[in-house]
Amino acid sequence: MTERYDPGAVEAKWQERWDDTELYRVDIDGAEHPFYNLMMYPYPSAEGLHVGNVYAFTGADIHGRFKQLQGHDVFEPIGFDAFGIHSENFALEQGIHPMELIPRNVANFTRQLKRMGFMYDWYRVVDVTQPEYYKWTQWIFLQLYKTGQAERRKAPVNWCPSCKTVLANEQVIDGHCERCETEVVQRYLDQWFFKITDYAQRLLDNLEWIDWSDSTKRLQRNWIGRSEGADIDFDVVGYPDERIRVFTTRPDTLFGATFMVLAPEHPLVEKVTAKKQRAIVDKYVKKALAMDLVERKKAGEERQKTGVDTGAKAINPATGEEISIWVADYVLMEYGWGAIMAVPAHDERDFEFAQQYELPIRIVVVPAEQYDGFDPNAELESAFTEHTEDEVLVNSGVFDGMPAAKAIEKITAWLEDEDQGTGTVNYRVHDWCISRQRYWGPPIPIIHCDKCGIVPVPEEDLPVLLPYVENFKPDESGVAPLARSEEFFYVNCPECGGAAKRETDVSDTFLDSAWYFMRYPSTDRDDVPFDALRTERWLPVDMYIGGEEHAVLHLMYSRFITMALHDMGHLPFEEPYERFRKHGLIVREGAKMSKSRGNVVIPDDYVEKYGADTFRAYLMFLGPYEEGGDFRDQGISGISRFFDRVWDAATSDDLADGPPETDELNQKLHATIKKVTEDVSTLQYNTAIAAMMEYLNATRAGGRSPRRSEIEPLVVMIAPFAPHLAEELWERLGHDGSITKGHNWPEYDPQLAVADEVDIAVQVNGRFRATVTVDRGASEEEVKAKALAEDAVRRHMDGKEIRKIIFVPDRLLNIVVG
RNA sequence: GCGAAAGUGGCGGAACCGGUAGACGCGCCAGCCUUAGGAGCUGGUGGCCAUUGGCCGUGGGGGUUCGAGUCCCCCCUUUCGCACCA
Repeated sequence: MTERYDPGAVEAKWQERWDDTELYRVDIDGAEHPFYNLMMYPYPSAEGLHVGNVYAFTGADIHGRFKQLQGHDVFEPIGFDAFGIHSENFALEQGIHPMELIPRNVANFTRQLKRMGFMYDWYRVVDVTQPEYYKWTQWIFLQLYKTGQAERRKAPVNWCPSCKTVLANEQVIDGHCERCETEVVQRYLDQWFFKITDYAQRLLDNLEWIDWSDSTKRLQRNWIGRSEGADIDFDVVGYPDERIRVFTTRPDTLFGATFMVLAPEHPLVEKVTAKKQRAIVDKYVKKALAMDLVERKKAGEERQKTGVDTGAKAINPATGEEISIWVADYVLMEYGWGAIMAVPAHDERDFEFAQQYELPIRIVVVPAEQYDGFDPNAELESAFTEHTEDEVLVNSGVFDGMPAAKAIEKITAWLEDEDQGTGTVNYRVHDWCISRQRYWGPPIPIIHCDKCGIVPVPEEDLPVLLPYVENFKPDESGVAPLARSEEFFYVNCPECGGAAKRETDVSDTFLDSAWYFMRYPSTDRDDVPFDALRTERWLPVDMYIGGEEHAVLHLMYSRFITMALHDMGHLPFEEPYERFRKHGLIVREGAKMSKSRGNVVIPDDYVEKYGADTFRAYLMFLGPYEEGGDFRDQGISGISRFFDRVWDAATSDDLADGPPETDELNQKLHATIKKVTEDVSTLQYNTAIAAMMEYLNATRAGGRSPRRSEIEPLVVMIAPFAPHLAEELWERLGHDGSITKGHNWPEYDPQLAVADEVDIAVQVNGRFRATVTVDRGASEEEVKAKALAEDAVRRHMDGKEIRKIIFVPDRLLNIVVG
């Protein structure tokens, strides 16, 4: 043995060499086997790289390196999501301007990322706060505006009366300001929306074919929240020109609709309320509207349902009965039509409300077996919500006896004939509000002119630069801080040339991240957001790896933006990420990491002590990548020892030539290559590492020294996990150049990957009794003969007659006696 | 409340299509080496009884099967989403 493995020295040497030789700089215009390997770019916090970042990036980097070793030209870029509320709040807290703070954080992140040995192409970094980037973010806004997909309308924002500022949703905790704990209220402001709801069905449909983690798809489906049902119009007594439209998923229960409920914001509330009820309804509505959204949305179990009778009546189109119209805040304006038909017998919320206010409850659906002799005056203890083929209608006129599932169709058809309703689909997704009354983001490229109205900034005038504003703290005016820069604010109208004002809101940071991956290949182009040929070559992204916390917002928004740009003819594809895999979360000693617990893993500390390679590999070893794992400080020594032993084996003085010494070892080698290739392809890094350990143990069994042919393939397989170590060993094994260049991933021979001899488990009456060794593919007779020769088998057969034999080739023989 | 996922040694975790449960690693135990070691090497390590050997064992209970960690039903626990979405 010569020299000990010194990770620090090895890693410094190779990082320098990678830099010098521009090893990971991709030939963006000429690559022949392009593979776009993407990971979710980080928000560069002041604390520096979090172990969660390292975990995410390591798993993604391993995939990229694996593809590279298999002969692809891998493009693996990185960038910084440095705009947004996080950065701004931190800047406010520290009293440092973000324009000063962010570059510092970016520099620190860059240092840390380089230290981890990721194969980033550092020549194509995206920083969303740079005008060269957000110029095109603004361009995208303009394209959406031009095609009518960006729209300005009034919407509520969270307002903290104490801090006198607009809050983002994530700053509202349980209805209170996260800073001063004052109760948050709603204010209505003009804001910009992207019409993502127009894409709801397509966003849903494409989930059928894109190759994503199932759980992520499920989250997206829930978020889109498609419901099939019907819109139904109810006539209002005394108002022949008005109808109240409701959405329901249960048109089959129409005969059971015994009252209606309007949301407090519903436009008809004021109009239809009877005189004698006016005062009490006004009071209720005012109170409801003063409550902030979060408070109001608190679950019904915590807060009893409240409401008031308007005194007005509507006509149930099925029964012709007059039913009362109520106002209650459990009905939300933003879903459906802000009004419901209440069917207390078959909806839990309506049931609760009806009980509270003693409103009539009429059963219209019962289990089929209760149909005969059903008592029309039966009472319910809770709402009965089943509605399949096995439940049938009662109290429903001509529809009596019809299965509920069928009645949904039939009653919808009847409503259509009567011009009282239509079958329809509703979605939960709302349009995307991109306005932020904040400072640290790209200005929305719009000018407000008294004469011309809303005027988009001409494309040739982009970017609209974010001005330096000394005091960037939001204030009580509800007007964004950008209004304080006169230079910025006052502008001439691009259409009439008259005096005009700029839009002072900035856009949501999710807009920055909705298209950053399109920019990477074209960071050197200032004339287009993304070069057409490069986009053709590299996009859509081949593999995207990231956290599931972005399953609905980031991933949904970037799919939407991609679709919109595709429809405008800017992109040849409509789904941005061909494959997406989520990774799990790291906990420590079974507990979530948090600053207050003081159990946060600081990557720098471990890298310093064990080296980046060992830290990387340990993170991958501690659990299935897609599920996360439990970080235990003791565990890291297992990887450390493993690498020491790989080092010793590969740098041994008596490294013999020739093929693997025994057939058995050769078989083990091929089986290991097969296992590692498959596991790395499917992100099962923990078992890939285990297989490599097992193999190394086999090559060293009995204290022997492995041969070169036994150890070289292992060095290559280790390369994605421990790139520096692999480079060093590759060089010491006598190779020129980098291990990552060329097609070095070992191939396996499927014939050799399986053993010639197999151990077959022998059971008697299903219980394991012995094992016999036979040639692969041995016949039942052969195995049986050998099995019956075993003492342990015969003993347990106890001289009884063989009833049956179950034979699974190469695996098992079960002798059933009795 | 609804939805999803998961419960396997002292610990992190393996286990193809139902076919020898506990791979790999940590820890622990014994031995070797060493002036010494929180280093390295070798061996052992699910539990219980035992002389060969045997019984029990994947949250609990039932079932299907020659055979169940794996499939079905009921229950318990944990984690994560959504949270009055009509």
